[in-house]
This record gives sequence, structure tokens and C-alpha cells, in this order.
Amino acid sequence: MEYIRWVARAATTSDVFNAIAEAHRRDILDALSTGELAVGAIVNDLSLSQPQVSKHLRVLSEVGLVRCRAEGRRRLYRLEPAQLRPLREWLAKYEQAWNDRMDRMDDYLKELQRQGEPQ
Amino acid sequence: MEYIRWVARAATTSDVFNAIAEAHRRDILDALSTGELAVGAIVNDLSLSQPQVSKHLRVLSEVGLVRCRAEGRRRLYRLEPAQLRPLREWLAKYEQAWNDRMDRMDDYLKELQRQGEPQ
DNA sequence: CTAATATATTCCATTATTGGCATGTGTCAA
DNA sequence: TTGACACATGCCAATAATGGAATATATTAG
Repeated sequence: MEYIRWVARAATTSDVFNAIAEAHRRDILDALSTGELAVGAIVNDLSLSQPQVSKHLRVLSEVGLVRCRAEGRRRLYRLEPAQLRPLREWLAKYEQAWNDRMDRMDDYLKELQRQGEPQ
Repeated sequence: MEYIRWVARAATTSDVFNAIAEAHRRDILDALSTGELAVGAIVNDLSLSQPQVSKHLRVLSEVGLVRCRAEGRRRLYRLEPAQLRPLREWLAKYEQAWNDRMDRMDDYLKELQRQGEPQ
């Protein structure tokens, strides 16, 4: 009797977090942050191969981070920054923890300062 | 004569972006956002296997997102939210693009409103 | 119509990542 | 000292993700 030992991984649910995990994809988003660009322009700007760029654009497109518009035989991609929202919101949950730490740091510095004062 | 056709991938430079790309690791960070936790507590809270949690904690540790403190035979992990900074900074670059879009949306809504007004 | 251009897609080899299981290591209790 | 407990690590199988090369598709130019 054989048992199944290997379980499928949590479907890579290609989400925004995964999309921006790749440095090349972040580079592409950075390039697009200045405005709409054709695929060829990205290829030149970043010195990546054309299929490489197309594939990364596909991933970015699937999570809604970029949108495409055809102009003649070119495809102009533009950033869709609103889709960074899940990331923003996730990060926001840590603002409090971050501020708390800063407060404690502040208290610590004040304590050092107080101890340095003459009696 | 053989040529090397397969190039090593850009060293996975396990960075913060990769660390938070995994949903389970985000779950762990979320659990730690309430305070220090032992490995066993995370295992119970998230219903993950112990080695699974330890491995994810290792990744998070390597990018500095968590820190570990020994107490007896337990390891207490705590969040190090300051290390989310690269993420914050990267995201900040898109604030402007995001605001611009919001402004345009605002203009658009105002335009709709204006058109709805009687002459 | 044909050729050239721009981009997408397919196929494939390689590497990375994940999770399960087993085991190692350190610490505490009896 | 021995055993139990808490955690880390190593090994392995499966699968995902990346990039290169070739090819398909669509659009424009001549």
C-alpha cells in the first residue's frame, strides 16, 4: 500500500507580493513609473532580452500592476499603481509596531540624556 | 565544442521582497506583530509543521525581519519592523504616481459633476 | 503579396523553493 | 544519567520559476 507523501504546494496564487519579488520586474515597474513605454523601449533601457521582458510584463499584467494599450504594432504598457494597494495595506499593519519601536528608542535616548545630566 | 547555454540565475539574493512573497511567512510576521512568540506557539497558531515554521523563520531571520532570543529550551522570536524599510522606500517611489492618478480621478469626478449641473 | 518590424508564445534545461520525514542538538526535569 | 521537550537541520521528491533559443502572430512598409 502506497501513500501519497508529496502534497502540492500552496498554488502560487501569483499575487502582487510575488510579482514584485523579482528584481527584474521591479526594474520594469521603475522604468514605467516615468510613463508609458513600449516593450522595445524597456528592452533597451534594461538590457534584457525581449522574451524575458514580455514574460515579466505578462506576470505584472496578470496581477494588474500594468495595463497594455496597442498602438500600431507596438504595445504600450503603463503602470497601474492602484494595484499596489494590498502591499500598502499589509505594510500599514506594521506602522504601529514600527512607531512603537521608534518611541522606545526615543525613550532610551532620553534616558541616556537624563543620566548624563549633573545631579 | 560545447558552449554553456544555461546561465545561472541572478543569485536569489534572498532579500526582504522575496521574504514576504510567501504567504506563510507573512502569516508568521502577522503573528509576531502582537509580540514575541516561541516557535511552538507559532506552530499552534498557524497549524503549520514545526520544521516548516523553523525554515521560514530562518529565511525571515536572514533578511533581518525577525530576531531570536533563547529562553531555556525555547526560542523567542520577535519582529524587527525596521527591516521593512527597503519595502517602504520602494513603495514610496510610487506614492507620487498613485497621487497623480487619484488627482486625475478627482478631476474626472468633478468634470462629471460639472456636466450634471444645469446651465 | 512580401519583407521587415514588434511582440507574444512555446519548448526546454536548469535552478530554486517548498514541504514531509527523519534525525541532530541543546536544555530541563526526575 | 536518562528521558522528555523544543527547536534546527539534512535529505529527498515534487513543483515552480527563470532564461535562452526558436517560432508564431500581427501590423506596417514597399
